Amino acid sequence: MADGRMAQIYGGENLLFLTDEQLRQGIEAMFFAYRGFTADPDRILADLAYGRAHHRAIHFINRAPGTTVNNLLALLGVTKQSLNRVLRALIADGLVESRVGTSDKRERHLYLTDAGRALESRLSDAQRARMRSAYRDAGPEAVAGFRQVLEAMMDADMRRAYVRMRDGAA
Amino acid sequence: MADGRMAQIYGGENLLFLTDEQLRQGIEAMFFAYRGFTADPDRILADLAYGRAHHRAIHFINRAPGTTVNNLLALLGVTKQSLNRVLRALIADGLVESRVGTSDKRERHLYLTDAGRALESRLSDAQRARMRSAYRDAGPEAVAGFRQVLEAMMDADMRRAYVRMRDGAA
DNA sequence: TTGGAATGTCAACAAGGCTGACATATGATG
DNA sequence: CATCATATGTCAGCCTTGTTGACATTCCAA
Repeated sequence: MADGRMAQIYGGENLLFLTDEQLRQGIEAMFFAYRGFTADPDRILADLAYGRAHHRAIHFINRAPGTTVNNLLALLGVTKQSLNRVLRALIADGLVESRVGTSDKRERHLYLTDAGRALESRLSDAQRARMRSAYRDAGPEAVAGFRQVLEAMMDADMRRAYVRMRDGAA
Repeated sequence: MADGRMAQIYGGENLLFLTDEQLRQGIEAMFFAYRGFTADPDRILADLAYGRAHHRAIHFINRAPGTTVNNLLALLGVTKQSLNRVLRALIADGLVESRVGTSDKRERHLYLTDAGRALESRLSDAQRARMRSAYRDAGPEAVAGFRQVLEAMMDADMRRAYVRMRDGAA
């Protein structure tokens, strides 16, 4: 696809010409925005000798309490060795509790402890404040569009996981 | 900020209630979408023994040919040692050319070689295809909103760099 | 001439990915 | 019951990419 090519999008009354330049701008916006997106939690985590991997685990355990290790692996898209290293630290530090499954005793079900929930709140508050501020600056119609494009950008299996989680939670 | 709190956004005729739950969904959408966003270039890079760091350097050198190392450092937000390792590999492999500055000979100006441009195209084509597809699925109004929210999510200095680059390029 | 800026480079280290191999406990199935 | 598959944990080793600190070089500018 050589530079200069265009794609057209028809939508209602609007007609959008998508030049390569516009697509590049979207790519760069995504890159810079993701930095902002992670910046606040990163600062908090740095003081605690944790990283983004710990944040992600905490986030999804909070999101789906009692989730199994396998389920978490699928969501995070990492190997079990990588996740295990993170979980071991969180369990040792008393932020996560691992309970043997009742129906299937091979499974470990993961829960945040009170301390885990406290850290989750700190991280989540910071990240939501940024998200809320961005939403407010951009306005409600922009928010709907933002969500639509993000969803369309996911791989199919991630979109399925995302939608399931979105609709499953209150 | 406890769970259950709401923020309100007023925009035109619309009124959007931003529950913590909605903000969390936005956070998760961002996480999963970023994975999709990087997935295609990552696959290409894996075959070449390069990583995302190389991609980012190639991207911005292509974007602003003749940029200095310092300028690139500011855009990428990494240390010079980290960038230098990446640049050294790219220069050794003949993808990037480093020219001593004419007015200030301390500066190195960076350019893609023909081979570098070829790889840039491969990576960019893949990433733009994903972006174009997402834009097409979501529609033109969604795209405008997407860009607005992303921009509002950036740190102030990154937003400045982004806008400068966006408006500077054709 | 001297100080500071821009750059490059070396060493060491850490986080967090990966693969491969292996152990254990348990469920499921013939 | 025997066997195979599944879920998990763990060890060892490797890679990329980030970090700090130290130091050399080059060269502009006061």
